[in-house]
This record gives sequence, C-alpha cells and structure tokens, in this order.
Amino acid sequence: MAPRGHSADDVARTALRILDDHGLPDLTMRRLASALEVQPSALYWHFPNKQSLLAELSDRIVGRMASGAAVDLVREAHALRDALLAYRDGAEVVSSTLAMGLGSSVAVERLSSAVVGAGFDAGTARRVATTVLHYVLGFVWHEQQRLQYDSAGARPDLAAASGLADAGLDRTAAGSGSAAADSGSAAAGSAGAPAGLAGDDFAFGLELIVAGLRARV
Amino acid sequence: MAPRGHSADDVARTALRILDDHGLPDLTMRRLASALEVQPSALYWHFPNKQSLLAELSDRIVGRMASGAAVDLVREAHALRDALLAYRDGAEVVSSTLAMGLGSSVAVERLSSAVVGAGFDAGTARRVATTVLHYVLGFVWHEQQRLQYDSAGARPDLAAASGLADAGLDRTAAGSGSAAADSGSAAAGSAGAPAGLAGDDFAFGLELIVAGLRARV
DNA sequence: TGTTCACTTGAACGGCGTTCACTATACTCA
DNA sequence: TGAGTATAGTGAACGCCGTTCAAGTGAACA
Repeated sequence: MAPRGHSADDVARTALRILDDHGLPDLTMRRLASALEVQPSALYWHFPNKQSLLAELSDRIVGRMASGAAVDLVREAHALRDALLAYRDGAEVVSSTLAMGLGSSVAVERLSSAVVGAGFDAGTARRVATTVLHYVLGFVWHEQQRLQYDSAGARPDLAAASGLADAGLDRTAAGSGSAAADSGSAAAGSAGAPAGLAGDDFAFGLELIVAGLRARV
Repeated sequence: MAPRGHSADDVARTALRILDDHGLPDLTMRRLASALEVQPSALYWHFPNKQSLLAELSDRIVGRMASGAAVDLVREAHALRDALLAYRDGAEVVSSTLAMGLGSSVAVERLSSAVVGAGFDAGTARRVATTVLHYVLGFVWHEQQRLQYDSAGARPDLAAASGLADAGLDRTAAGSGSAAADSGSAAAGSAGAPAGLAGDDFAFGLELIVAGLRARV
C-alpha cells in the first residue's frame, strides 16, 4: 500500500535504464515518472531540473572509467570511449552536459594525470587532456549515431566506402607504458554487437594526438 | 522585390540573425515565424522540419571557411574555428547537425584535401580530417559556452540590460591570428582561464595533432 | 500527542514542433 | 481573356514537453 518513497539514486538508475533502452530523445520527465509509477512533479523533489539529472547521468557514465590510478593516456582514452559506448547516446549526454559547464571533471582529471605521469607539466597536461576529451566525445558521438542508424534502418552497408582500404596503417607502439588496450566495447543491457572498424579509426586519431605529445620532448 | 512571399533564403537568413542575436535556445519556429511576420506553419513550406533548417544554417556557417583551395591544415582548422565563432552557438549548431548525419561535408573535405596536399593518402587524410574536426567542434563549443557565461555573468543586472544594451554582445568575427591578449595572470593552474587565452589553448591542441601527423612520414 | 520531515499528488501554465484543409496571389500559356 | 498551376500563407488544432505550486500523506520523533 505504501508508495515506498524513491531516492535520487532510484531516479537516476531508472533514467539510465530508459536512456539505454530507448535513447535520449525518449528520456522525458513524464516517461521517467511513469516508469517510476509517480507523477512527473515528484521528480523535482530529487532533482531541481532535467539538466541536473542529465549531469548526474553523465557523471555515472563517465564514472565507469575510474578504477585505479591513471597511468597510460592511451589506455585512459580507450576507457573513456568504452564508458561512453556502454550506454546508448552516452557520448551525447556527456558532451552536452560538459558543454553546459555541468558534470564532474573526472574524465579530464584522469586524462590529465596520465599526462602528468608521463613527465609533463600541469598546464600542458590540462591542454592535452581537453584535446583528447574533445576528440573522444566527438568521435564516439558520431559513432553512436551511426550505430543507431544502422540498427534502426536495417540498412545494408552504405558507406564504409571511402577510407576502408587503408593503406599501410600500422599500429605503432605507444611510448610511455604499454600499448595494447584493444577495445572490446561490451555494452551492458541491450543487445547489439558493435565492434570493429570504428575502433581502428578511433585508435588512429588517438595515436595522432599521442604522437604529437611524444614529439614534444 | 515585393514583400509578399518569402524565399527559403529569407527564412534561413532570418534564422541566422535570431541565432546570432538571441542564441540557439531562442531559435524556435514560432519566434522565427513572428520575425518574418508569418504564421509558424508557413515555415514548413520552405523546410520540411526544424532539423533541416538547422542543417541549412550549419552549411552556411561552415561555408564561411570556403574560399580558395585548401592548402594548409592548420590554416583550415583556424578558418573553421573562425567560422564557428562568427555566429553565436555556431559550434553547437554544426556539431549536432553533424552528429545527426545531416549537413554538408565541406569542412571534412577542406581539411582532408589539405592533408592530401601534404602528400598523404586519402584514407589517412579522411581520418586526420575527422580527428581535427571533432577537436575543433568540441573546443569551440566549449569556448562559446564560456563566452556566453562570461558575458551574462559579468553583468550582474541583466534585467536592466535587456533593453537596448542587448547589442553589447561582442561580435569578434576575425581572430585567426589571435595569439594576443596576454593578461599576465597565471592561469596554468586550476582556476578558470581568461577568455583571451582560448586562442592559445586552441593552437596548442591543433599543433599536437599536426605534430602527430608530421611524425608520420 | 503533535510536529516535522521526506515524498508525492493533481492540476495547471506556457511553450514547443508539426499537421492539415483551405485560401490568396502571381505567372504561364492557349 | 481566362483556365491552370506553382508559390506562399492562414488559422486552428494535436500531442507533446519542462516546470510550478498548493495541498496531501504517512512514518519518525519529541
């Protein structure tokens, strides 16, 4: 009988589930409320507005990349990508939250401290970190849009045309620390087997930035 | 030149003006219609929906970077940044249009052909171009958010400023070589950086990518 | 017992993008 | 001249959206 009372954590978790199951456009306050079997206005006890809810989701998504201490920049960047890929529209949520100046700075901090760990000063590390961050967010956002388009449209492969025949793309080893870090991108929840060639393109751009950093010593 | 009957060009130009004067959140179909002294439904004769209008705006914004043939990657990237900065919320418009798979690919093409001009193969060029593109879009989006925040926060009484003082928004169209504006404060730490340093930070990240490309030969 | 706190209800408010049947002007061409 | 056809717009809706607010409910606590 008792409506049992939800917590802010409940709300965030349910929101994350809706996000992953139906995407960002379907994540409305009304839909979230009805998933919690509650009136929409009840949500505003837990979060002052939708933006701050989204900021919380962003923090949770990015929080997946945090485990030990950050050591390798390449590894951290891959971890960020995997974290974003773990939820549908993850990159868009994090990207726009960040663009609005909300959300935690866990991502920048981890990327930055990896650069510091490689022997660079704090100012350089900050700028390298934001460069990598912008690259990763933009790339994965684009990547996720393509994933949805492909899965919804049931399209046969249309593009993949232009750069697929990569000439002489070699996986050169990273400098500080181990290379490796192949991205498996195992999504939680919804089915879907993304993989593959986007990972190569991602690694390429990342390696470009890292090579630029390496050339800086 | 009868005022009776607008063209799609009129609509796009007026939309661009609203965007620049009041920002993306205020660019609604209703507001646009009333600026054209027309019913909202009339807009749907010119554009099938808002998204395609936005795509058109995106093309016009990015179109500012197109003049001669693309030669230098760094120069093209700066031109892209300048084009985005030329309109309020320009980066957000272009970024989300691109993320939805709409809009022209002028930006990628120019960046890409600059890389090809430097002697790289098409596949490499494509990937370098998207890396730079994602970086520039993310950076400028963040930059513009800060600009708006500063301009709104610097003036505590925005209610009084809402009248004629509205035109006070700085329209810095140029800024290609904007390395200047050294305010002398040590911003290398954690606190917020003065706006003038954004150009330096931008050049840093860009140089990082270009150095990585240079290291590839 | 009575008050406070955590949480929710129910009903609105104003705004949004979009649709649709219908209308009015203007140019073309027989 | 007059029919036909693009072109551009009207006016009224539809169904959503985020958000606000006074009021209510039940459990915990003093």
